[in-house]
Amino acid sequence: MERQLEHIINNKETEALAKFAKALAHPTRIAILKHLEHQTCCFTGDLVDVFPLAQSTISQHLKELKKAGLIQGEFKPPKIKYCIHQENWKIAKTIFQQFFA
Amino acid sequence: MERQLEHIINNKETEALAKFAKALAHPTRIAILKHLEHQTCCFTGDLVDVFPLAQSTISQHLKELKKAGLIQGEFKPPKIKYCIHQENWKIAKTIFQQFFA
DNA sequence: CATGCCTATCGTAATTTTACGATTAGAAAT
DNA sequence: ATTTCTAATCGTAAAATTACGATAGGCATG
Repeated sequence: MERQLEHIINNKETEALAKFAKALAHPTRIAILKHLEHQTCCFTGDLVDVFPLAQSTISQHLKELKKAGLIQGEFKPPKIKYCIHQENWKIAKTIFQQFFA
Repeated sequence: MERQLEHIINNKETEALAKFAKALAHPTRIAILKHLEHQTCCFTGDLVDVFPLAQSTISQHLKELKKAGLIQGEFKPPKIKYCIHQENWKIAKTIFQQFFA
């Protein structure tokens, strides 16, 4: 039973799915991702202009998305250009597809 | 800009996606859903036997899944039979598909 | 009608999340 | 070297999440 448990809870796919889902579990973060999908890429400042949130809050959400691997940032002084992390995005897509299959 | 914001954040699809994602944002809840997918249906007690968590904790996770609409419970005295809420499940699947498209 | 079974709910504690303003840090330009 | 601009980080407060044990409630069975 312990083994079965291991199998059910601690498998990598479940962990990965939970991780991605957690990143998507806030409307602002979804909106940021949608925005990135439309714009291809954008800067933190752009988001601060669009969303009614403090700069530090936006930055925190970006950090979460980065932690989950869904976005990546490139330093273009003096700004930072954020884009969807295409590779991980595909992985996430596949994992969700598989889950809902 | 307020209007655009409205459009970006407060649209129903974004809210729905965040709601479903939040329900999936914990490994235990994903494991419960996988278990339900395999078993078609099951009772709370079954889950308590499988997972190393207190009965009250399982109950709480079931409540979250119910709140998100992903499962439904049917009273079969003295037990409660839980199943995937097929209709909402399809909706969730579609919304995720659409998002990752 | 009392008993037993199953599960929800309550009360609670520890941790995490979300939001803000203020500060810091890095790089370019003056 | 100082100023300027952008964005991360810090410190903090409020709210939400997660977990537990204990309790309560609904419904059959004896």
